[in-house]
Amino acid sequence: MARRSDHSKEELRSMILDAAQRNLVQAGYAGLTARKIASDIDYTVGTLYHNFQNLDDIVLHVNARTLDDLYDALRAACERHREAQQRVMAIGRTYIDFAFKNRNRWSAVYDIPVRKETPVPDWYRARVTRNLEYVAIQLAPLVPEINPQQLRKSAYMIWCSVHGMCVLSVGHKLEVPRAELGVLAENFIKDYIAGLVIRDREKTRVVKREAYVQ
Amino acid sequence: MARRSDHSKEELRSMILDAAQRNLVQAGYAGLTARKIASDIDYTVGTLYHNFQNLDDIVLHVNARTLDDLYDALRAACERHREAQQRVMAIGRTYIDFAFKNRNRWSAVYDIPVRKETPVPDWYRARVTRNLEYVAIQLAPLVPEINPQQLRKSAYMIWCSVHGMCVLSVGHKLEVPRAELGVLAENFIKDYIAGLVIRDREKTRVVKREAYVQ
DNA sequence: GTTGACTATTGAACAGCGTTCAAATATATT
DNA sequence: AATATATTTGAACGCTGTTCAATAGTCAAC
Repeated sequence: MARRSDHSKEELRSMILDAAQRNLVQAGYAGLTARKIASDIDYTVGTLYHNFQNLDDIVLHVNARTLDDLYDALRAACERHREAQQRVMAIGRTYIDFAFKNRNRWSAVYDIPVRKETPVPDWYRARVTRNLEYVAIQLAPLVPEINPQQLRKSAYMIWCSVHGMCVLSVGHKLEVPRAELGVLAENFIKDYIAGLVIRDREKTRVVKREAYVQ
Repeated sequence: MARRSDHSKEELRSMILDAAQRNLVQAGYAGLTARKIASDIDYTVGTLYHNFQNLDDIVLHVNARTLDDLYDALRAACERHREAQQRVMAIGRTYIDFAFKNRNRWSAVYDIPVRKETPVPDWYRARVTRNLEYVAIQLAPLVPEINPQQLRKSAYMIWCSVHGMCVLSVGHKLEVPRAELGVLAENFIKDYIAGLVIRDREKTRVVKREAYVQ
């Protein structure tokens, strides 16, 4: 059976990832099995373990793709708007749409366990960070007086909030009608930004007053 | 071996739940096994299945307890403050503390799969709802002109946001130093409420203007 | 062309899992 | 004491991720 040169190492790796992704989409993280992936590409389980550390390592690589796709979706959505607030709102809506359209793939990003003994590789961490950074970039023009640290924190909160909505809804833990989720997120972002802007304006006044005193 | 009258049906059920909770605390949802629970109470697996539908049914009952404990914690925290905003902020901080102090138990509430063919029982759904309702009750005085529907939505967003922070942090998906999480949540709640209050005040003005016209 | 080194691939084996259910045992009733 | 009923057992089933000796295809050297 051994067909040593049918596929290069790289071909084989991406065949495995493709099959894993298909199975993930179909059966979810819990339903994904090594034997199914292997039989999908007409190899046996052993081959998987010669190309990846274990099953979760395979899922991690699929998750990296998912995070890339999410990033692309967020970018595309933002570029359809000119105003900063509309852009941040689009991020919220797009994240929700992405999570629901790609339930199982999206869930796998959060279902995969993170163990301390197996630290998250840098190439993966970079993809996570990139998404959050993108929110911060879009948020920045709305709060011009904010410092970078506070900006990051605000972007983080928006991310957490929209993510929280998705986790609870996709997982059927605290359901809200799917159709309402989008406007809910948009209104939330509007209100939160309104609150942020107040603090930001106060800062402006303080800065101006200080300048005046001097 | 059979010891039919050693324990009543009710005793046995709570022994199983106690053992399940101990194992859950120790090993987490993924590490919980029927055989461990059984051997912990000196019974065999079969007995578990005569008292509960399956392993997830056991976890569901443990989760109900967890939700009760969370509710108690939120209440206790709120009662330590007089101002409404301080109370809502306390809810945020307390939720985070609870999630971190009871990682595995708290995670299990969200790790357990919800299947359409096995709908969530009413006694469980009631506990979920009660927590969210409590947030709404504490939030209400801050936005007096809001309608009940909007109030629920705002409470829902606060819940989602704080939950999102916990999910991402406890699961090591988007980590922020544990010590910062509390103030982060508090500042977030402050800002979001500030934004909500703006909308609420606008409503007041509109209402007053209408009254003036008439 | 044959040999030998190398390496990709196999698939049986292992220890574990949730779940089932006939058999065994203990209690209650007649 | 005999029968009926309820509780408990534990082996069995089919599944899981993972390992690793054995197999088999490839290639370089002679």
